[in-house]
Amino acid sequence: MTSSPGTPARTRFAPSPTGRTHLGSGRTALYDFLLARQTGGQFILRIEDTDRKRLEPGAEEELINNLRWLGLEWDEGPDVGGPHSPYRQSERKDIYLHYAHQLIQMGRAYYCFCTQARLAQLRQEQMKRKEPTHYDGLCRRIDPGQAEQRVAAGEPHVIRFKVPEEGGITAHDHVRGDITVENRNIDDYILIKTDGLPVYHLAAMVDDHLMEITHVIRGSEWLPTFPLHVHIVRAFSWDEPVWVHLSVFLKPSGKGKMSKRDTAEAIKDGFSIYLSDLRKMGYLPEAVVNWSALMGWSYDDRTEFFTMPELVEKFSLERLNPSPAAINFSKLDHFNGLHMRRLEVPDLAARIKPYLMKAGYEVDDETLLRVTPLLQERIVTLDDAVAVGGFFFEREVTPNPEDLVGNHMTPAESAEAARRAYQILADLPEIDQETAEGPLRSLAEELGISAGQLFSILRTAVTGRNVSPPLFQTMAIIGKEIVLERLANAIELLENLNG
RNA sequence: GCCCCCAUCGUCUAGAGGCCCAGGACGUGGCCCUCUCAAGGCCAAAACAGGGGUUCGAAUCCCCUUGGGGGCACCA
Repeated sequence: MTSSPGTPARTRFAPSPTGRTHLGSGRTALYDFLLARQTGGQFILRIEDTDRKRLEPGAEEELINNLRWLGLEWDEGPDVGGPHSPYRQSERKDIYLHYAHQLIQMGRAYYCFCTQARLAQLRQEQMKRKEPTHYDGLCRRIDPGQAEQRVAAGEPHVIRFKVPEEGGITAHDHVRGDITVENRNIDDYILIKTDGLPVYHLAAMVDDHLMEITHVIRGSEWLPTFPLHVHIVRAFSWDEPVWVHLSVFLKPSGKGKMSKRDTAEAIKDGFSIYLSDLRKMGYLPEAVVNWSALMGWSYDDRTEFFTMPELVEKFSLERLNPSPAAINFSKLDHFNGLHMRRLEVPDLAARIKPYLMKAGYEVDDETLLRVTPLLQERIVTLDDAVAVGGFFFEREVTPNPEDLVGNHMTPAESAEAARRAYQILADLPEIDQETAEGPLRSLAEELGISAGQLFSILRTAVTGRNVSPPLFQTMAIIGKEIVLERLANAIELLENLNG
């Protein structure tokens, strides 16, 4: 029933392809992956597509892309196959039917012929009487032989699980402990729909058993139907997996879960709960993994930085936290910075490149390689490279003339300072920190201004903005020719400004 | 309304009866470094929801209240 830390775990991530991949799904898949890798077991991807109405084209593909992006490779799945194929539930219809019929034979399930209209009305009446909304068991009382006849005659029907009328059940959640529920509070849930396809409650239990899943890791939205699932598993006398219900994610305020509107707000602020958005925004998969791993799980009282291999080593089911966690996007920024700074320069450069190109810059690798170290400690997301370092890849730069004026200086004084700096720089064989800084500092002194005043004029002239990476390193990369060109242009702007 | 779950700084969390007048991280404020912006370093403010028990002793165990969350589909 429970496996000791050493035994290989078989875990599964079982999403339904009904929409975009959510952060919460990513975290569940991550934990599945970590546990499997840590124990030398297998991580399985199973597509739960039994709801044909809610299916969204492309969702499965998006899902697969997102999981791969996070670095979560699965050992068995619809695309890679495996010993328990198929891994798409819509292709396993007969299997579920077989087990549903077995349940009927055992007296643990029954055919139900109630129409959806009757069920809706029933629910409404129960609500009005402030009673729990449950199936009233009408078809439970039909003679099984008679029911078989009606089914044979082609009457539309579903199959319902027969929950015992008396007693209760104790289900064990690994995170929360025992959860005991009275049977009368558990509905006779539908197992097989009129279309012959199963509902999650049956399909997941059957597949988890057949696929020899040892740990079911899923969201806590399954807690209410958890006792039902245990009933089903026990009805078949199957071994129970370790049940692990993860906490839900709340919106950043901690009040309620992310609504459509909250999601839109987040995107406006440069955040999102969708994996593909996060990727587009320039977050590193390493950071998303590190960040989401820590929502609902902790290692100790001080360690927070983890790489994937470290997580594989340190992850533990025992340190899962049952309480809901509010999403903290600023912490994602923090982790993104940490992981970014840890990357080798060529690696970071390769990741930045697509963002620069998408912004329309022509990027030559040699320059990029020299620019990247300057960007590395300044950008929060890969996309920031465009705003912070775009000017490295432009021929011309267009500073705001006002910004060229030095602090507490007149345009004329600024122009003169720029002219003097131009002469100094023009006489240098090449411009870099060693050759340029000393002479320019002396110039500032001679002009009776601070180095900061002079540098800010040059910065704006050379980069087109008043905030940039360190001046001399920046000029070294840009090169003498273009630096002088931009400086000349700035001097002209200042002279015109003077009027 | 009914069922279930949860409850430590604004947020993520450490804490499994004395090590805690509660530790770390993000964020915030200040200082240092400094050619701007960052990065980095240092410091600060900031929490055991409330009430009853149990105990020599409770953030830690029990109960109640309150608050929050999830679910109540021929969706997952």
